Amino acid sequence: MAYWLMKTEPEECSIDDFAKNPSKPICWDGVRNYQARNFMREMKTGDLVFIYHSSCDLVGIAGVVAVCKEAYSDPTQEDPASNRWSAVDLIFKERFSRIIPLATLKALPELADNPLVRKGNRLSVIPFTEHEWNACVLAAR
DNA sequence: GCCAACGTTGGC
DNA sequence: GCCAACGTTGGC
Repeated sequence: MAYWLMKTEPEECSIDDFAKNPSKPICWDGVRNYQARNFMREMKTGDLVFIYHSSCDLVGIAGVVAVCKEAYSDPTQEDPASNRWSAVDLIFKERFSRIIPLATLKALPELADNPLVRKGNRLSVIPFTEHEWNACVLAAR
């Protein structure tokens, strides 16, 4: 099993959108970056994913979802038959009682090498090591 | 709203 | 293949 983080603007899709319908998968589409797309294509059913809220009042990790359908052709792309872009389906796992703020994440030594905390980083799908994952989960408690 | 950093596009 | 211009991301 692998670990990931995916960014979203909570106004568009937040951890609450998962939590209010915990058995209903959400199609994660619209990714238009090749590196992010390639990571999505590596995702396996059961992989765990941090939901990260960006461009909002409280930026940080809001909770956990799981991959429940592996990569398929993004239905929102111009020509879905081209299979240029990919989507995955995600399902609710956990909503943290409080968001782990970006400042807290930046202060975690385990995350020092993670692209998430590097200035200017725009990658919206980021792989996490188990070590990095566990450090964040601890910070959420 | 500002602006730095980045990825993509397109002319050459 | 180079690189300037442009559009977008995302923290603040």
